Amino acid sequence: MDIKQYVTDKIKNALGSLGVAEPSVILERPKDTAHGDISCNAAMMYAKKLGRNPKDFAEAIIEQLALPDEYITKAAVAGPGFINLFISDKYYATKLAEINELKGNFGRLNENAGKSANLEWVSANPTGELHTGHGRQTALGKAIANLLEWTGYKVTREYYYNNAGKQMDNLAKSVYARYRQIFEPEYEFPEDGYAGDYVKEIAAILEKEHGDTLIDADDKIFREAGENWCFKSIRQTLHNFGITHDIFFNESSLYESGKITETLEEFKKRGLSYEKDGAVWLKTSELLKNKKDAADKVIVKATGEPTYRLPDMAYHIDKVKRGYDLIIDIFGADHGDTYKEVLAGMEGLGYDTSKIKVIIHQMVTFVQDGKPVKMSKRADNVYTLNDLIEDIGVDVTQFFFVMRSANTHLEFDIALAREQSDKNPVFYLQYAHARICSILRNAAEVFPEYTNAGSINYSLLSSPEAISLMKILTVFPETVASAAATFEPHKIITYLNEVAENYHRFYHNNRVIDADAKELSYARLKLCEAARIVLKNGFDIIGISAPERM
RNA sequence: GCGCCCAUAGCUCAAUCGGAUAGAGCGACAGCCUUCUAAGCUGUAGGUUUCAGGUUCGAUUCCUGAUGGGCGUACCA
Repeated sequence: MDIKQYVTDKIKNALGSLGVAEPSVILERPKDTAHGDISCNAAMMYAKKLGRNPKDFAEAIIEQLALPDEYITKAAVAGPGFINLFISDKYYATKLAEINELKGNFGRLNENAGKSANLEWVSANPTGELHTGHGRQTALGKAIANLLEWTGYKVTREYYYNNAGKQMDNLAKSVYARYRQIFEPEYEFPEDGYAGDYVKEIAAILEKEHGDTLIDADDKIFREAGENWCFKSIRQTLHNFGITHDIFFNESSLYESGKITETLEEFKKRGLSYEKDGAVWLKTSELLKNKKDAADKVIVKATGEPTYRLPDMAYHIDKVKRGYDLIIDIFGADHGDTYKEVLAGMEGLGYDTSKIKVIIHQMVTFVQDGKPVKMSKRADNVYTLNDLIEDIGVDVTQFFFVMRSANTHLEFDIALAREQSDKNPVFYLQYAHARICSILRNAAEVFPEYTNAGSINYSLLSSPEAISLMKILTVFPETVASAAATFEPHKIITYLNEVAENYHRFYHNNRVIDADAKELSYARLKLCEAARIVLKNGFDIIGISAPERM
């Protein structure tokens, strides 16, 4: 039973019989409960076309609805012509039973069942550890992948990396220099080398295993040692974060399979590229939709090496060819312009880019006591993502990065995140869950036969707090749908806050376990269970844990 | 200069496809624990939604312009 569908159909019929051809009906949840459970603006939308007064027209629509019926108790016209509908408690009781039956599946949708999605994110090259700058997209991707799965997508989590090219030579040189410095402290470190302390760790491992026998060794061993160490570190951090990628896509495989040259040849054939100053240029000034100030871009340098754009295009062509129904990339705002060139290039080659969705998140500032802080435990001034997790915990890290809309700049209040108290918004939600678990444990002792209870008298849930909680719980699937439609997991958090708030209020005003009122206790316990289910399912999407005790 | 993102309470942010009296948390102030977790609850104060126009039954939301901020504007990725 889907109440929105039910109401939509009813109003459509009413409009039809009042002379509106093919009406479209938009329903909303009013912010103010005095305005009912569902409101509709159809009267205002169509009154003008029909030359009628919106309020009168609304009355006419209501008359056609033939109320009350099983699910709608009454309707009223309000304001400039809103039709406000009041839903029966019976509907909510049915819904409550449904939540308790579906449990971990309540809120899972099938709107994208049978479809596949590919989400690519993190994608740092193996030249260092993940640092806090990677945190936002790491956390966002984790939540968005979950969100997509909840709407029915089969999700492939992908990581794109490059272990070839100049940056790896640089890493090799850096590791070598640190290794050499163990024996000759005055040996010069390359100016553009990787200054992080982790390079010293890698060098120390090599020294431990090989002593000084590598002084004249080839770059290769240093490169491999560096890459292996970095990748291990990245994977470890992701593992600590609770993230598992299905595919690690290596950029160099695009060279080996000939896809880079293929793409390049195709540009030449279509006259979309030309040579100048020894380099190959792509006519991005023509391909980009916004031609203002757009310049052509180099895709193959004079040295013969492609710039990142060419493999990026080959990579996305590969993803398109793999046949996903949805392809998502997550980038920080510092990469905000480049994807347009990549998409424009692909379109120039005739590929359909409509399935590619690029999520750009704005940058993060770490703030303490109202001032921006450089977070670092070490001399090299790098605060790794792992340091952050160890400092404030995975749940808090995940929550703070996801709790705000991605397209606004994020201030990460590190002092607040460290706070193990009521000030911390994560705990507010988790506390509600723990509180319910505690009650359920107590209930098992007071009412040992509760779990086998037969029918529950839901009509006993008549207090304002209980009804309000029931109503908010039933909206969870809609919230999942709306958060997924815009790829905005923070909407789940906003919603869960409302759930927790309603639960705490219910708890405060309604004693759940009362040995002298078994029937009422059972009904309230069912409500508690439903609230726990919704909180838990929401936590699953955001990617935080649901503690049973705090 | 140009492009993208942003501007809402003292602070950090929400606000359903353009909806009704713009909401939370923190901070401030005042209350509530011999009863299921006080990491909780209740109340008070706090707003010309940066500014100026436009579109319409209705604008925080859409359009134009201004101001202020972030990011980018490489033969780096």
